[in-house]
Amino acid sequence: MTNARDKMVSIDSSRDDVRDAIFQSAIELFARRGYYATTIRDIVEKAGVTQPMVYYYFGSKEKLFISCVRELFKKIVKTYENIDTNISFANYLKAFLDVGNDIYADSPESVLLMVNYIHSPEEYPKFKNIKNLAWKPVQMLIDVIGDAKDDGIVRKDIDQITTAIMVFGASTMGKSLHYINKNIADIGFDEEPKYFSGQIQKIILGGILNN
Amino acid sequence: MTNARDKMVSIDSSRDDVRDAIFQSAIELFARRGYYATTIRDIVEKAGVTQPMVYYYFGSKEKLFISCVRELFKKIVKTYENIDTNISFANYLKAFLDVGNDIYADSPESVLLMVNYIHSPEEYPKFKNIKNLAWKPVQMLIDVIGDAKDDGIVRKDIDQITTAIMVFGASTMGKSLHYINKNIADIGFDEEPKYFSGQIQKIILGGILNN
Amino acid sequence: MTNARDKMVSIDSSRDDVRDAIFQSAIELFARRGYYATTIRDIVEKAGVTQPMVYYYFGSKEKLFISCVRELFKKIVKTYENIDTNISFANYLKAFLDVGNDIYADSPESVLLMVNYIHSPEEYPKFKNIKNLAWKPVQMLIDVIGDAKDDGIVRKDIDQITTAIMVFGASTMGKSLHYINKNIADIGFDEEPKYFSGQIQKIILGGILNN
Amino acid sequence: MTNARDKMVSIDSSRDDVRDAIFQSAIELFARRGYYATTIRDIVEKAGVTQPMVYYYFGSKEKLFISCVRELFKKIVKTYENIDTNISFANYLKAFLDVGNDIYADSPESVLLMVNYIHSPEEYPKFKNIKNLAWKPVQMLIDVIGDAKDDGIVRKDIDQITTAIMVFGASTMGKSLHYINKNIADIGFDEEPKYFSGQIQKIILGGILNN
DNA sequence: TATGAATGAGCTTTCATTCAT
DNA sequence: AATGAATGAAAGCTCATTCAT
Repeated sequence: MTNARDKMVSIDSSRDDVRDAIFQSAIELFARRGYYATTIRDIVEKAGVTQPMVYYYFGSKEKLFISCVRELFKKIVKTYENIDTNISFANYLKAFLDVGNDIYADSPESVLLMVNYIHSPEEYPKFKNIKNLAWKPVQMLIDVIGDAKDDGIVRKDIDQITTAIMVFGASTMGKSLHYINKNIADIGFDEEPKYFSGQIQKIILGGILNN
Repeated sequence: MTNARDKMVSIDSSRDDVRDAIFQSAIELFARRGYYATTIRDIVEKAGVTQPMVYYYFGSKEKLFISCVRELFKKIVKTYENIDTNISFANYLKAFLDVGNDIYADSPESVLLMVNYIHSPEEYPKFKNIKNLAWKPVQMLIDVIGDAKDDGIVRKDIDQITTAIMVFGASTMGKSLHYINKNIADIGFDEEPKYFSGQIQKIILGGILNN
Repeated sequence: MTNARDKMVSIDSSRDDVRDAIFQSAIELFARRGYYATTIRDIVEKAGVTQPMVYYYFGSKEKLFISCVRELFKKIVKTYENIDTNISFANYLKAFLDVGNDIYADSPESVLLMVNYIHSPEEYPKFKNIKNLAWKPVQMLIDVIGDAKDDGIVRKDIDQITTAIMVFGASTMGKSLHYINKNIADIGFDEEPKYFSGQIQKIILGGILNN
Repeated sequence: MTNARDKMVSIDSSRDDVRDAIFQSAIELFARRGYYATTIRDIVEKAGVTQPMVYYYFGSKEKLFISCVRELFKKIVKTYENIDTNISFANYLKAFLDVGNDIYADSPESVLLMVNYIHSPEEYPKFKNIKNLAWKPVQMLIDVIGDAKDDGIVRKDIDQITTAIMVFGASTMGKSLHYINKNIADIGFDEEPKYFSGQIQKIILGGILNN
């Protein structure tokens, strides 16, 4: 089952086993419970490591949180930036929503964390410099809608900011609901993100395109 | 010096004073910082009362939180329920959004609290029974859109849940951003809620109505 | 044995029993072990109170230390200031040494604490503003010797600073040794402070007076 | 590239380098901050080595401290023992004070460490066996003054212990003040040790000699 | 009603030390 | 001879809560 090569790989990758375990546990707990309701003891217990390891690898609870958030947000932003912009507006919107679904499929916690982060006015007062990262995807969407207005594809009386927030707000809220419903408590809104995003596309396009 | 009537008045009003002060401080702090980042000390300091008063009037931090949330949510639900349902769908949507703006104008923290509450999967694990209240307005919107579909006003291929979430998600996110931008940190999305809701109406109606 | 009046007194004075117990334990432990080797747990155990009481009454370990030091030093300075300055230099020197002995008899730890404090260059880096208090007695002695030089009582070639340090250094070191020998470990220098101060007087007066 | 001789040399010198670096850093930090306020991390950071090296070369923090103190104290004692005892009492006193100044000039920290050590009743509870070394110079001075009494040079009513403590206490306190004033904080007593010791000699001799 | 004082439990963090390599 | 990684124990401190008055 395990040949020599696998072993080597596992040795290599085991270099940061502890760090990774802390990181993963931290993301999940921060995402589900928030910063203050998550304790270092929770994190290390889930990760199966000892408390000082958090300080060895990350320095403090705050720095651990920032590491988690920054790393996730960077990855998210990068994924959105990979969308080819030389496509039609309708296709871009579809791609934007698909990327959101992919991210959620790959790491549901990252979406939760982002939503929580965006909506917590003072819970993370010292982490403002991450705000720009968190809002980057929305900003990208705003720009694309603005361009589409310039090109006459989107109606001139449509506000790109509102539109972007509708797309982003609805798709993230849909995922947030899906996560809660699946993992925590039955709240009755359990559609698949894919279904939501298909509907969002249709409604948005119907509502903002010319003609 | 102090006659019986004065005493009664002062006792009556002072009782409410203390309870109200705690209540108001708690709402604001819970809304801005979340449940776990808010301490009893923070609350009583802001309210200008002593710690045991919280336990005298509310029993515990948890019960205080539930009181705050329940009271606010009930008020919010009641306000939405006051909307006359014997009006056109377009007018109902407008009224729904207007009510949201009124609530925000009257008590911005209640909106913040609701948004946070909805998006926090495990931060408030023991307070699940409030979930129904929190989702009531969305549910009402879903029902109205459903009726409008039955009446042939809204297209049959439109999902009422997605639509409701788009309306609700965008309008609450807009307010949340407005609050943060005005009171806490400049994040660059500072349109007035009214502007947002006007745009939302237009886009939604354009996207879902028949013809 | 205990009449009503005693009870009342004890009730009155019991108001700050806990604070006093912490204060006394802290002084003794800080004096004997130094700041860093003394833990809050040590202090409260000795005082028979719980940990949060330290924070209730003093705010932090650092503030507790500063409170102890400042209060003791103020008392010490005040005692030295009570010496009548309208007496002969020889009598002043005697009085100065006697006051030192009285303080030591009353509160040996205060002398220990002062000596340790004076000699610890960086152990208490944030407590510099207490330094002035700690050096006040020496400064007073310097001034008196200076005056005695002006009056022709002390020889002009004698440096008042050196003289004061000899008096102060020897008498405090003598007490420090006495304390250690009596309470901690036999180190073989166990003369009574009174004996030391008599000798110091004699030697100093023989060494600095005119003729 | 590297031949055997080079290896040996580099091994030899590097071994001493690491040990010495730890030793020097430890002395300075222990002297300035005391035992408990100094951490192994502080020491290795200052020395530019890794933590386990302390354990490899010294076994433990406690043993490192004892090594430092013992080595310094032995050197100090040896220096005092080098004073020729076949000289006049006055010259011996001068030589004694000069040696103190030389030691301070060569290694100010050793003086600080000794003073702190002597005055710390319980900070170093397990290191009592070093006490004898620390007090050796004073003991030597006591003996010499005793001899001078026997020889009729010093007055019979003079106590040699008090005298020794005055000499030792004043000269070490003078150096301690000088160090603090020069390296840490302005406390206003900044005379050079040489000046102090000249004055001490004069006052002591004037105060204790016959005639 | 209201308060100052008190508490057990738990928090984040750091310490001296050791292990595997 | 040297290191990065790991650990148990304990540090200072704060929390929600309660008691006596």
